[in-house]
Amino acid sequence: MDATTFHIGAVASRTGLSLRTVRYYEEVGLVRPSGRSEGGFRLYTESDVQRLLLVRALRPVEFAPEELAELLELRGRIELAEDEASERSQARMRLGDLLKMATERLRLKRERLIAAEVAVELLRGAEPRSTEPDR
Amino acid sequence: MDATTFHIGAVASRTGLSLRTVRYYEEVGLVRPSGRSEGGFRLYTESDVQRLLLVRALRPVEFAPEELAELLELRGRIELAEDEASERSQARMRLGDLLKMATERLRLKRERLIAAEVAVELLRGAEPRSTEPDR
DNA sequence: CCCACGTTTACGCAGCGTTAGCGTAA
DNA sequence: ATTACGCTAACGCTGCGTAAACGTGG
Repeated sequence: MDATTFHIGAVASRTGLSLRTVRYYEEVGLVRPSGRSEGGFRLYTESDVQRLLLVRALRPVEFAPEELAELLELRGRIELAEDEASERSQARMRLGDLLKMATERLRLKRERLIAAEVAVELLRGAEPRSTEPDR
Repeated sequence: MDATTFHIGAVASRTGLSLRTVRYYEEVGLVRPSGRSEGGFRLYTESDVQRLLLVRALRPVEFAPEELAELLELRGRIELAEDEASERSQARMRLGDLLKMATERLRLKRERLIAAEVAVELLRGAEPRSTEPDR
């Protein structure tokens, strides 16, 4: 296996997250570094970094930390051969539900975003003339 | 003029905002009710409601309250005949800057939203098979 | 081997903006 | 039933400060 690890700084610059945010994701149980150095420095594996990138990408979904953590864990579990087939299919179902929820939230967000874009365009366009017809 | 006014409850249900949120917008100086009843109830005019709807629509921009308040005020000022032409054009310029900022923020948000949508699709599609080729 | 240095990291406290919920009173 | 007001908390960060760890040069 590949035991290459990264310090938090390298991870932060690779993911575009701040040090503080990377630590925060650990604090709320989303991404735990696979190890620590003797002195206590966080050591991240490539897989940890991938997980961080996924968390970052999913930010707009605004999952609660536990929900997102569950999603990440399910994702890992389905791929594991240790689990019984029944557990895997159960995990797949739950994951499906979570993804459905995510899709729905993103749809709502997209609607709001469009509304905001329209409003800004409107403000831009209505600059010179008032909403009043004339007087 | 039309002196029809609404209590906060009517305003909330018309705008889809909660009572608490409507009060909050007042607290931070965004939308002040045009009056109060003798007993102290907030009285909103139609124009107040329009302002609330605009604030609501612009939520995704995530302006700081002062910035958004400035935008709203500039918008009003440009339409006022009282101001000098020079002041109006100055207001228009500042408003233009704010709108540009808003557009930029929305663009960024749209990018992130798309990235999230892609990530969710990916998770959905990659359900059965892992990202790892094999091992 | 040891010291001095600068960089990187750890940890904790506090704050932000935007609500949501509670309790009490009018 | 509706409203007023004020307190507290939550979320996802972000910054601050102090202290410790690390790597390099002498």
